[in-house]
Amino acid sequence: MNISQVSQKYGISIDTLRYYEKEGLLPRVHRNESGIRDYTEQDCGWVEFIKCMRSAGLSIDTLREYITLYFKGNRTLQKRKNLLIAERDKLQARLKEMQATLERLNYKINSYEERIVQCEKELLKKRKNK
Amino acid sequence: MNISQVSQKYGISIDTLRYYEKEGLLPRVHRNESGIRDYTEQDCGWVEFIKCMRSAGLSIDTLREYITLYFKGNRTLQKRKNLLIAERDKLQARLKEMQATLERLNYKINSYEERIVQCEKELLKKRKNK
DNA sequence: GCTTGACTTAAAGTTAACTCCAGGTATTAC
DNA sequence: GTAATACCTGGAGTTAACTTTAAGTCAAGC
Repeated sequence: MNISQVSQKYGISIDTLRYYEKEGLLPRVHRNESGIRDYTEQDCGWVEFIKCMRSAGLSIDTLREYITLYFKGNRTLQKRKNLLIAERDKLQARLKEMQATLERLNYKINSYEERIVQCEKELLKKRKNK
Repeated sequence: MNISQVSQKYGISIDTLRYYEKEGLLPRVHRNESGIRDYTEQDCGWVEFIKCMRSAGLSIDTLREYITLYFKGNRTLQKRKNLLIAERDKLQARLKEMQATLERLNYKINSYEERIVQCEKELLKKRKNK
């Protein structure tokens, strides 16, 4: 799979894919003889993982750290687990906050609904009175 | 209430409070005779609203737009409602994505748990064999 | 009356995360 | 064989959202 196919498939721009690789968020992607990226299944797996974690708000730095640990092998299992737990906890906190804000928005939207209806009623009244 | 009290109360830096005001996210905050900010209840209400919405991911631009509409009065009710609906929908989508990622992280953490236990077992085995 | 500390402003600087650009190479289509 | 297209790299530029700085004002304590 070449870079534009991967870009299409995951909805990540070509530039961003190269940027992630340069920054060490992806292990160096497989190349063909002439140096052109040819993403393996595994490469794609990483892309998907990064995309998912980025969209949940994990930073480039955090992901680089995770992947660095990953490539150091089994002796970093505990560290990786701890990193994931820390990020999970942060994510959970963000989610809770956002959930509350979602409800607040819904409440506000309903209030607007009512106020708009009210305004229209008053408009009609005024017209009648003329 | 002066700026540092408001900063304390809402956990927003003094600089950020001034920045929000300059950017038109807050209506111009009340000042005393010598030009020093003296936040009214209402000012605080806006601060709290902005904090909440920012933490849910609404952009500075979007919030400025909302507040601008707000100060144009009743004739912008429908526009404001539409803006809130659009933001609510975006937020809902983000939430769903993040929820899925949270579950993925939990799953991954569990897998690590198991792998770590497994690794320890193998270590013990090796020690026994020596 | 002067020092200290908290406030003021406008403007410049920083950071994270991209995004674009210039100059070059490889493959395919004619 | 040359034109078009898709890729490559290193490095510069951009954007959103702050954050810092410089230069100044003001009230309180000594």
